[in-house]
Parts: sequence; C-alpha cells; structure tokens
Amino acid sequence: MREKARAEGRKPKYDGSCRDKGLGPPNDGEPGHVVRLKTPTDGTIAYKDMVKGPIAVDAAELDDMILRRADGTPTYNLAVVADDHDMGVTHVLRGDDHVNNTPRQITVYRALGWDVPEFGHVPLILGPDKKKLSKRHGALSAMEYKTLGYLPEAMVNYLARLGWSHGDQEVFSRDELIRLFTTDNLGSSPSVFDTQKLDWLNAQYIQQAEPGQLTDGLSEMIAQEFKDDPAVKQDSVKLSDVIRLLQPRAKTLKDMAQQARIFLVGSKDLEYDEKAVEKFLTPEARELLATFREQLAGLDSFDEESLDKLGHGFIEAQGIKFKAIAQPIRVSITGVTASPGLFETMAVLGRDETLARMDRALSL
RNA sequence: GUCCCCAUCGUCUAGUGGCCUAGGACGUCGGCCUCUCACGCCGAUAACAGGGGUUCAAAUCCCCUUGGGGACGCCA
Repeated sequence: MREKARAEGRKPKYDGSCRDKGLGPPNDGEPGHVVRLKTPTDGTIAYKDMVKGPIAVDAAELDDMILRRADGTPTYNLAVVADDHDMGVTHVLRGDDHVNNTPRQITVYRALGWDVPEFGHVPLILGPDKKKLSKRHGALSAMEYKTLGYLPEAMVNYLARLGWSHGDQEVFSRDELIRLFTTDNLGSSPSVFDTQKLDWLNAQYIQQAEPGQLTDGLSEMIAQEFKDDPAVKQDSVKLSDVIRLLQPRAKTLKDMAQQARIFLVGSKDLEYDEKAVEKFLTPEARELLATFREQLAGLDSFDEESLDKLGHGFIEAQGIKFKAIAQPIRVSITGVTASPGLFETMAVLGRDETLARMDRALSL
C-alpha cells in the first residue's frame, strides 16, 4: 500500500479503512490490533517555533498515527507526550529532525486536553559532505572526542558556537554560556562540523589552562598512547614542567602526549633521527658540543636562567653565532630538529639526563 | 515522489530597511618575531545563489526559480 502510494506520488499513509468503524479500544486479551489516533482531516496544525518562527502543516498531511502497538506497548509519539506532560515540561528544544513530529505530538496533547509546551528546533550538524553528521563522517560520540584529546570545555564551546552566536565572540566560559544563551540568536540553517576550528579552540583552552589542570588528562593520555612502549616512564620528570613547555605547541592532549615522549624516556631509549644526526652532528659541531658538555657539567645550578647565561657566554667565547650550535645541541638532547626552547628543555630534563644524552649523541 | 525547513567568504558566523565600500573567527597565502618547532603580532585572500517585485532606500520584506537539509515505521 505504501509502495503504491509512493509510486503514485502521494504520501504513504494509512488508508483509514477502520477509521469510522467505531471500534472501541481492544481488550488486553485481544492481540494483533493497533490503536490509532483519529486525527482531524481538515484545517492546519500551527505552532510558533522558538527558533524557526511560525510553522504550519495541513492536517490532511497527518496520518492517523499509531499510539499503541499490536503488542500493547505505546509508541514514541504517545510516550514522549505523556512523559513530558508528567514531568511538567514547558519547553521542548530538540533537533531539526523532529519538526515533522511536532504537529503530530500537538494533536496528541490536544486530544488529551493537555497544555501544549513551547517547541524549538535547532538545526542539525552536518558532516563535511553536508549530509547529516553520522558515524560515517568520523567517530563522533562525545566520549570519543575525549579520547582524541579534546578538552570538555573546548568541545562545549565549539558546539555552542555551532548554530548559535553572540556578536563576534568566539570563546565562552561555561558560565558565560549559561548567562548569555538565549534562543533568539540561534541560527536556523544547518552547520558543517569543522575539525580545524575545533582544533584551534582546543589549542586556546590548552594554552590558557594552568599546567596543573592538565596533568591528570595528560597522564591518562600518555598511559593510553604509550601502553605498548615500556621505555616511557611518567615519573621521569615533573609532568607540569613538560606541560608548560608544550602548551603553545599542542592542539590536543593526544598531540601533547606524543610530543612529551622525548621527556619521558631515558637517554638509552631516546630515538635519534638519522637525517638530523647526519646533518647537524658534524665533526666541527661535535667538537663544540663536547666542550659545551664539560661546561654544563660544571654549572652550579641547572636552571633555565643559568643555562641561558652559560650558553650565551659559550658562543661569545667561541666567537660563533647561536645558530651555529643550536641545532646540534637540540639534536643531541632531543634526537629531533623541532622541540621547545633548548634551555628550558635542558632544565626540565635535569643535568644527569642532559649530559647522558649528549654523551650518547657524541657516541653515535 | 510528497510534506516541512533552510540559503552571507571554503567553513562557523555578525547583520532585524539607510551606520555595509558587508564585520569577526577558523583555514589558506605572505611578512615580522626567533636557537628549531610552535605561540604571538601584522597584512592579504574570499561571500549576500539567480530572477522578479515592494520602497526614496534591500544582504535585510514579498514571490518564483535553483540549490541544500530533514521527515515520510507498530524506531526513538
């Protein structure tokens, strides 16, 4: 019947064969029958949507929808109405995919003689292909974003800003959101989920956080990322020190965990990038490194400021530019060509580890 | 197919008839900063879907077209 209707270009719906038979509600012992709502056939069902404005649909469009299934259980459209009414719900704010349901539910409210609540429908979130966001587009359950290293506050902020705005403001604390949110400035067209902007927002939150606020999250992330990497030991350095160095460099906690690896392995387990070693640990550079290493060994206090002072004294004494020695040092203590600042890195690693790494690099 | 909804830079959006030569943000591209990578800063790029009206005046109001989304279950 539905197929036929669709083929003929009509809306597939109940043909109403029992509509006016005056059948009473079936007894419980009478399975196989369904109870429908006798819906008005003329006029329009109209309501004012909190975000979309007036919406009207011809009553003729509505089917005599099923309220009770043949097995005796209630259907969704009856259940929500009853539930919302019992709970005293006054405002219903839900996804756009429910707009078509609303007129149906209104007929149920009316049939039951109940007050109809306010309805508002927010636009759906679309994937990059502009289709309703679904599993196919990317892992999207809220929990999965946590696994990917996104901060809850960033996620909330991003989602809030998707389809809603408050002037030009982009970053909102949760309190601000609560204070500023109204349905007036909700957009009415669907929006595309943009991972790049989420990344940016997340980076903002990471940068603004106090290192202490990120330690637990990062710690979990490290455990998750390096569970099969026995070389990684979380207690080798103070995590908050690492966080401080990585905050401006990480878009996500996952990102940060990966960048943190160079701080979490011993000199023996540090991986040296072959190309970097070849390019920067030249014979001349090694000579300078060896000399610098001895000065480091004799430094009184191994903090960033002292290290910086020592470093600059060193290049001055050698009559070289900082650039000439920076990359060789970096490669020797991190194994790679990109890292946080040299002296802060050394300070976090500590004297023993720093020297051990330089020794290892010089032996390569 | 039928019904409902929607339509400003690639993306998120500001804009509620004159303040719009259309603003911000992400991205992209340049530059600055600089021990690398980032961060930061400066600059550039790029949009009112099309066509008709209404009006002294339209991104803003109305209509049509086109395009997009959603819904058409004894699922929720």
